[in-house]
Amino acid sequence: MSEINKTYDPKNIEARLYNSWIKKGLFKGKINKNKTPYTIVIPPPNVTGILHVGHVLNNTIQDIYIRWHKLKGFETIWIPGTDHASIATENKVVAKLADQGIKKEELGREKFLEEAQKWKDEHGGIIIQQLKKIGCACDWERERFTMDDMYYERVIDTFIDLYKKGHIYKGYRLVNWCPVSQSVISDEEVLFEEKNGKLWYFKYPVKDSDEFVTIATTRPETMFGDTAIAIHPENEKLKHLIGKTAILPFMDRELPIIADEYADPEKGTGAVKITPAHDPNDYILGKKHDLKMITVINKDATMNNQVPEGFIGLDRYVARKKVVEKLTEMGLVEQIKDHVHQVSISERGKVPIEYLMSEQWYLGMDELVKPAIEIVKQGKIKFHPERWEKTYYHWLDNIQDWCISRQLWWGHRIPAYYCSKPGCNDVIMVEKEKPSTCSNCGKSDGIYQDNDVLDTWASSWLWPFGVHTNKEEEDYFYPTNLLVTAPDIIFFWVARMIIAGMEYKNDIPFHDVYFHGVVRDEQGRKMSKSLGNSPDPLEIIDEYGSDAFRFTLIRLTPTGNDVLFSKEKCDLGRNFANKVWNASRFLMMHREKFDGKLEPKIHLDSPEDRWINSRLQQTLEITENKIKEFHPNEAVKAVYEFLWNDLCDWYIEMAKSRLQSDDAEAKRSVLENAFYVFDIALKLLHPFMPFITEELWMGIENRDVNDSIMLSSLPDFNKDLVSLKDEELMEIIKEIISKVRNVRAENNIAPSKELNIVLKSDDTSLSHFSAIIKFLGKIGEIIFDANVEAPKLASSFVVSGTEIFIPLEDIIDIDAEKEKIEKEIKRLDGINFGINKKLANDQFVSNAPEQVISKEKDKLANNLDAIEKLKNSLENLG
RNA sequence: GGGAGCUUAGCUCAGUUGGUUUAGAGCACCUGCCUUACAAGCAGGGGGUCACUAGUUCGAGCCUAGUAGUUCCCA
Repeated sequence: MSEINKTYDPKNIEARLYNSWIKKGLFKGKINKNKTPYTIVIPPPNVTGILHVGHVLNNTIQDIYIRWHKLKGFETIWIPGTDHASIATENKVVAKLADQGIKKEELGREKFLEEAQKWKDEHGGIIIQQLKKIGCACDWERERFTMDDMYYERVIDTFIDLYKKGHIYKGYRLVNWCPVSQSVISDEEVLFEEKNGKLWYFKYPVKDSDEFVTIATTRPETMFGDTAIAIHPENEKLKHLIGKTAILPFMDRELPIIADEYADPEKGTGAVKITPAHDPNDYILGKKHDLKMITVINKDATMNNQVPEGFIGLDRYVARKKVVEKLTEMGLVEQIKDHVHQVSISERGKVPIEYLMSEQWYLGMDELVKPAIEIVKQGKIKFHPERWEKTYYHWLDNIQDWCISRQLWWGHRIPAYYCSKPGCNDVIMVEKEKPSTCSNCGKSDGIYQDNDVLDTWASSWLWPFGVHTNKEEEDYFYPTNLLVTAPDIIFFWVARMIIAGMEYKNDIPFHDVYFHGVVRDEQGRKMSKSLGNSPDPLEIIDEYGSDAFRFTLIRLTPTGNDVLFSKEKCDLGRNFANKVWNASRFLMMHREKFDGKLEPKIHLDSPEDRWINSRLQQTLEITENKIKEFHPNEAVKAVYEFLWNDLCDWYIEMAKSRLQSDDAEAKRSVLENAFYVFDIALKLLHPFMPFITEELWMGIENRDVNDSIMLSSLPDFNKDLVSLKDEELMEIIKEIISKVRNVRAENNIAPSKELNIVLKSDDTSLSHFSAIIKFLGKIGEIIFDANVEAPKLASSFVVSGTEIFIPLEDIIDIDAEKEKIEKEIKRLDGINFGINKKLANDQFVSNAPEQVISKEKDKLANNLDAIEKLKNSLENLG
């Protein structure tokens, strides 16, 4: 056995095993009417993405659930894929072309899409290869892309269907415009950042008077689009101005001064300028008061020709500076204050967005959301942790119509057609193929398609069923069982998938949604490129192995909470992998030495065998429950504790005493039982650490090369194997051994020096452990005698009513020993004081359940007995 | 401004429907060990006013209210 390494080295193992799984087709799911399907669809990563630690967490959780259910006999399938990430991908391709000095408009739509496709083929989908490194059991033959032909068609069909049902319409409204992406973006893609800015106070003259009305603004350049001024109707200082007219400087435009409660008298000057075409709040006011909407900014964030000469074509920030300069010259600037305010930033372009009036396609949500709300309320879809339901309802209850068009080329092109002939301006034809003739004029040569594509989420919301390419499989695998995701896309994706599922399948898209937290660095900061605090997962895998990485991440991530992670923490997983590796080595070495054949087989002859099997069953139950309750961190903790604390620290250590003996049958039973327990423990661990468990499971029994732990099955919890009696007994034995070790350590007795001990007991269940106690406590002689006279000059302690003495004639420190016993007596007295107080309380005795009372009484009696014995020992010491 | 979390050992976290004593684990720390699977290990040890205040209760880390700090989401 010397050829097995002393330390586990995952390097040469993981890739080999992953390839073997692929070769054996173990990740493939197929229709199997004899089995219950268990389905997960991957939250499709952005095709431009590369793996970060957050992905590892997300996908490891999914892998755990897939592998667990496979071992539990389900027909599992995990369908992978990527989404086309309209804006992100287009930005990358545009940037690449810009490096070559090419503009996308020069290239034209068709050529540009070819470039984009080329880019996707070359650089896209790296993340898919990376997922294989972490062991994901995805059915790779079913890898999907949101722009695959079948999927594309489904997206287009859905648009047409929703349009025909009257849910989709075109509207002219204020939108979030990203000047970098040159496209509208959704509310969810607008981030608010606190910025230090200025608040400028401008004086607008009041018509036919010497008065001025002062307004405060954070965006001077939008003043050219002002169409009113609002004042709170109860603003005592300013309400005399309501109904009058102000004159907009530069433009000489007349601005009605209107009454509206929106103008907070406490804020700014109490009077606000209204720019309906450039501010969402002003837009609402503009609608309410029927104000003119004047657009003064272009789509590239420069000033348009609705502004005075000298400002036209200036960048918005240059224009801002110039407005302030000119107004200062004109004596119309009252003051300038420093001001902290929220700036709306485009998540895509990373610059402040513009609010612009624009015509876009909208999906009406009012009707569609109703079933989506209802189904969650009915508990048909469960969120874990449950609290996310509140967020979900809040969003759906306040939902706005969804702007689904984007001014991009990479994506699903909107299947709407127009006719350029005179008089056909209002004609919209929504068809799968280009109509041959105009529905209005009947001519065919003026027909052209809408230039815009759909929001990416308007394609990926079909993902849970759109990934299927045949009806039979769709029926078998839909609904999916579990969606694993971070809460930041609850609106983008989770809610919309539920809406799409209800509308198109009349069924939920998934039964459970598990929301995990965010991976942060050790200081709790979000991982980001600019901070450089984001470790590369591939480096971690290289250094620690995928198993260790996965284990560490899962073990440390509290349910639904953020995890503070660092590469160094992977020691935890690496050490554990090594522990399991060596436990296996130990068993293999002893099997090799054993004369005869051994097979993994349960043995329940001795109490420690019953104990380890009882513990194994308890672990099976806890792990399964924690998996079902979506606490993978606690599930893996239970497995870890069983393997390390129960199996390695105690069972294997105890087994050594039998393995040293000459009794072949004793050796056989302990080894066979150990192999039996270890086999199941490996299966329990497999979902969390797939590689090492496969390697050991295959090696330990010299299995057929075509076999795999993935094809084995994890037994159900068997209550009959639980023995609380043996667990209690083992606790006593463990405590005796620990106390003996403690005496040795406290008295500085060398490990090599054997001690003798005396147990004042003739309980055979204890004396059965004689050899084990000797072995683990390094005891020379052990005397069991209920009537023994307490030896003088001995260290002593009481475990569960049994007195144990360790004679220490020449080395005992009597004072220290006395002090220790007195401390113990004091401790027990303290506890008894509390118990007596409780028992003397009539309220307690009459209200507490009998069980609790008798427990207290037992405790008291046991403590009194122990105190009695300890006092005797004290006397003995003189 | 509205909502949701979190606050337990130096650090990261467990702690079930309130009732195992004087609240646990891992890491870190201290001491002793290369004991024949494992020094990526073994054994032993120290370390906590459960954020604060009040309340409910015979009994509160757990339930209720408030306060403080902190994180996130929405406007």
